[in-house]
Amino acid sequence: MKLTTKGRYAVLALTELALAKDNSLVKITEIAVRQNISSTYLEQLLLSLKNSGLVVGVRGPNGGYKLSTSSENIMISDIVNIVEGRMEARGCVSKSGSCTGVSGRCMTHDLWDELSRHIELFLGQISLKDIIIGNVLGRSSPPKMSGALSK
Amino acid sequence: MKLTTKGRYAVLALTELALAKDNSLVKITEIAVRQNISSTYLEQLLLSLKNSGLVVGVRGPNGGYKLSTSSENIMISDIVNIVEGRMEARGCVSKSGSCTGVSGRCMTHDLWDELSRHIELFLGQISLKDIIIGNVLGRSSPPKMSGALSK
DNA sequence: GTATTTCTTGACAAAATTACTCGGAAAATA
DNA sequence: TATTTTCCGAGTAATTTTGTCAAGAAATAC
Repeated sequence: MKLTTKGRYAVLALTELALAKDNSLVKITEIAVRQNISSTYLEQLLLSLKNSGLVVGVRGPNGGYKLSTSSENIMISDIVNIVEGRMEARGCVSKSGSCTGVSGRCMTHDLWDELSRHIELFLGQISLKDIIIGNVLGRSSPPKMSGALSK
Repeated sequence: MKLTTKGRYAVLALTELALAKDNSLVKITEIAVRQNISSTYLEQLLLSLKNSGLVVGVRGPNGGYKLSTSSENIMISDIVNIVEGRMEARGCVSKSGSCTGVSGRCMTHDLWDELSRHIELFLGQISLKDIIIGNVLGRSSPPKMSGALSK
């Protein structure tokens, strides 16, 4: 999986948008200055978020960006997937059977596959609104034990 | 968080060790050839796994590596943490209050913090044995909803 | 219509990280 | 002693991340 400053910046930026009173327009430079991020770099991120329909860009004087929908409908996984590219925790191509290009089995395939799903599920349950109201802590729950090893 | 080929190779290699009949010694080159990984690269990984006490290395003819304990006692998070360095999903320093070196709040701090914990918890529940017996799929469980947004 | 503000787009470059390679030393066996 | 194998440190190539830069396009205010 991938999680770089790209993803963090993107979430941070959208958090700023989510905080804007009455979903008013926010300029890139405002966010960049306030969060101390390169504004030109942030442009790229907001651009792809716009192209994916998560935010709306308005040009001209007093222009800026705003969320395209309410903050509780935007999930963190949406944001991260867009700017980082779909996350692939595996390392095995899911197509065909051959993993790492190697002959036989790849027993670890399921592991990375499941981890990927796990992360996606986690970030898919948290919305921008959850972040601004601080409803994030304590969500980690141990995975289900499937019998075999429940010591 | 970080998850690169290092972590995947390491888990793969230890899986091979776990499969060895009667925990016999396995040579680096055997694993490298079978899994099509650079053997000199694999050396590094097994070395640090050895220094951390997860495996035992035996030098000389007919030497090789073996697990230092039974496969159900070695968790994936142990392996990954060692070779990748402790995973930090945040992006905020946990110390003090200042995140990203920036003035005020960092509302996303809790998010990455929680994600980190979440992943660690997940990989901490899966052992090498689980992998070789295929007991991995279907472990993803949705995080708990804490009321506020349970739509 | 003109100027201004802001987004839009693409190409390019620096920095950091990852993914290795290499040369040799140490230990164990035969 | 010769061979096999792990051990160890340093160095390098490739890739990815993290930006920068320059120019263009749309919307608004005047």
